[in-house]
Amino acid sequence: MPKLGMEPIRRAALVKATIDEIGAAGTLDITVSRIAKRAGMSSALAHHYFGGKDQIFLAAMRHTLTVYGAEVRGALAMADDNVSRLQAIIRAGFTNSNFRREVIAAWLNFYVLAQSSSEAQRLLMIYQRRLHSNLVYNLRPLVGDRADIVAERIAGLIDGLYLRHGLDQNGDAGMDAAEHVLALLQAELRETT
Amino acid sequence: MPKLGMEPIRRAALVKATIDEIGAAGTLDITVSRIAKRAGMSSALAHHYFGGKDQIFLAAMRHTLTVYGAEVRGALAMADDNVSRLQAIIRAGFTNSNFRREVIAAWLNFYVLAQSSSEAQRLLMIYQRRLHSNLVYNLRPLVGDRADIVAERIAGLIDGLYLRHGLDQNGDAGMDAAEHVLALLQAELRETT
DNA sequence: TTCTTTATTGACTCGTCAATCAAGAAAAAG
DNA sequence: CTTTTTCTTGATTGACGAGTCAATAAAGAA
Repeated sequence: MPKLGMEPIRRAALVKATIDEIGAAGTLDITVSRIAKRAGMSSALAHHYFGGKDQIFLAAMRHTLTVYGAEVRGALAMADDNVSRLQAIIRAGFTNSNFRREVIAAWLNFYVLAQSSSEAQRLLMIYQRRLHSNLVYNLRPLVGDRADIVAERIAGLIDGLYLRHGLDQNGDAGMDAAEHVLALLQAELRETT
Repeated sequence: MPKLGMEPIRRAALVKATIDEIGAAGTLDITVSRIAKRAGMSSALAHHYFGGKDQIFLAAMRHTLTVYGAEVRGALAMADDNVSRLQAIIRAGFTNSNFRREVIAAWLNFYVLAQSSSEAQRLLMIYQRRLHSNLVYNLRPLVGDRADIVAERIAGLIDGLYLRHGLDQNGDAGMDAAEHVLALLQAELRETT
């Protein structure tokens, strides 16, 4: 049965299964066996391709970040002024692909993991810095010196709403949350006018 | 050596040790033995008094909530108008006792736990509802119908900054974070004037 | 065909940890 | 001075899970 070039397929399946499993369990305390079973293979194969549990988690995290990054870049490309770029950045965090229960659960757990794994912390910092500089860059022309403060405030609210809605069993809270942050943005812009 | 009335002392020591251990490890993935050792007793004794690991966690969580609740009530008692009550509520979340690394780590992990333990979820809901209703109650006279939205926004920002500063190794970020939320409050009040 | 590379797994090892238990030690009660 | 109650732990059990390994199987290369 072994066809060649299975590696990328297996890796992708494992990454997806990892996020789903974290979402289903709501914790990082899941076994390699369960991940592997969900991805349709033996646990030995998971070890074979990733080397260990930690590296499976980190790969899942990198994937989540990559998807998110791509979504932001795509949305930015379609906006032509600062305000719509800001709106695009905010909305990107709440797209269907990013605001699913499993993904939120994964994010939450990655925040926790970042407290004990320096690699996880590194990745999270990359996300935070990217978000912050994207916001500041587009806020500067609109709110001047307050850009930094406002960016911090918006980023904080995004993370906070993420955290809170991770618990909601409510399905369509994504829109609400996004609108919430957009409203804050508008208020901040008004404040400087 | 056994003196009488050890139970409350042992329980308190275990609760404190649990929070410290979570803070030190940055994860809920800690052993009963380590908690017990930190509290100066054998793991068997921890089981004797609490029955099981889960219940130790929940007790630690209840304690954290209790301390926080007391702090809010105390601060509220000393404020006599809506604005200073709101400021007191906000500041309470960032006191030295609540904004210590270990406590933040504990909160974060409790959020994670709430995804799989319904008792943890229940406790977290109590905290969220209490915060929300405290905010709304004092905001209503100041911002009218917007009270609900503003409360959500402030609560979201509090949680978000908490989350973000859980990672900072920066020690004195507590003040910064509190000032941040207070500034948002001022902006919201101005918005309605 | 024979050899090598890639894919794959079941079985096994080794460690860890939650939970239990029987037994000891000290205070208080009788 | 016994007995009972409260407190305490070392040792043990039983389960579970990460990681390893030897063995199998297919596909291509020689």
